[in-house]
Amino acid sequence: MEEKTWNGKIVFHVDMNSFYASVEQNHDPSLRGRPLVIAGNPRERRGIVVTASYEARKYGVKTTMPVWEALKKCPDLLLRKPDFDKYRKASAGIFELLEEYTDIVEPVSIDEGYMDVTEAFHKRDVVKLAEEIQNRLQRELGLPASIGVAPCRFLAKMASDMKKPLGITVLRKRDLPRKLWPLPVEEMHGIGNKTAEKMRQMQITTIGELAFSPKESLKDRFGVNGVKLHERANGIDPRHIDPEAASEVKSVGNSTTISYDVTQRRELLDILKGLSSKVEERMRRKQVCSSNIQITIRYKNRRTITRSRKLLNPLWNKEDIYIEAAALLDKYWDHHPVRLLGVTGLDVIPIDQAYKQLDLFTYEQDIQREELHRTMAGLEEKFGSEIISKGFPGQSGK
DNA sequence: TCTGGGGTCCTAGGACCC
DNA sequence: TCTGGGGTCCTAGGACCC
Repeated sequence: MEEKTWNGKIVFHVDMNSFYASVEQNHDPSLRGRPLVIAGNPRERRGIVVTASYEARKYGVKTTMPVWEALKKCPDLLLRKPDFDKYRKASAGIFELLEEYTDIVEPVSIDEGYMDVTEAFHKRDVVKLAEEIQNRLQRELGLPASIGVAPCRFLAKMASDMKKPLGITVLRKRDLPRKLWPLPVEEMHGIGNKTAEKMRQMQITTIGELAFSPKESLKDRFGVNGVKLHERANGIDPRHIDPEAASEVKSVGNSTTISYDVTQRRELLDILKGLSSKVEERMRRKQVCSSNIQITIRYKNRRTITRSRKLLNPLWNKEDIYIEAAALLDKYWDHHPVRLLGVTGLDVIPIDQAYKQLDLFTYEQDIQREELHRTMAGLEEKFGSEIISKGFPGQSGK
């Protein structure tokens, strides 16, 4: 590759193929070459396909398909529950390997990430480099990946999607008319069903038509996002690769779809208790706390609401999280049957920062609040749970 | 037999303050 | 006697992604 081809940045997007299924097939050789699906609740009524191996995809099995439907398409389908500890370990191995080549590696999820190889490799053949990385991921970790090579994030992302599995796709600016613009607009990263439908109404059906649409009309219809999409369709994307981006968590949540629809308050509270405890666990692992607790309620008819409350002091233990969550449930649940409940800590901050923010005054409030909690727990024990159904006097700034 | 669970970012309205 | 113009914070929902 001549140097003038790459007069700007060189970005790789590394995207693992059927990641969860590949990891499972590595661990258990009997799964190799077989149609395999990783599913949330295999055999349960509401399980869906999280990842399908390529062997399963041949039968038409796809991500997000209900398990019962996948089994109908492929009766010999093998099912496994997701094992995130396993996947996290595999993921760490991948990013360690990528970081051998440059420090500018940004994980965007457990199985994909960007690399900026401009500085480290601008004088070398970057396609050879991509091949080397792909081969090593396969040989050393047993994990297939597709790699997109481009002058910016967006194009690298689109490129890695163009050939799967085990693809390497170069997408330079001059390739846009041939490789990007003919694609239907819904294949563009950042455009989902809703936006695609609105664009169809504007006679925009391909990425090329988006690229040549007047910027003003896109801005009127889609706001700042319209301008961004227009720029990206033209190969313009100024976002840098930021190795720190992934560590800046903003929320930590847990939710569960119940296999039947729940109408009993006591039962919902029990579920909230379990979710609160999981949120505590995950916040502790990430060493963060939250000053804004949110619950999610999905009703039988799939209508979903979220209710949240900002707190004066950050929380980090399950009892406090539960009390906030329960108060929100009692205040906002309309007594219709519930199929999903969730608890999320929003506005999370690192726990060491929170300690710094706690001055003596709020510390004293904390003590008082703890006493109040104990009192309430005692009352609940004595008189049953209805006593707190009127809502709990929490720690809001009101 | 319909449709999980983890997130991020953006928008918009209301409250409140000056 | 009929009603300003910002600015910020909070909340809820929507769209999207993996």
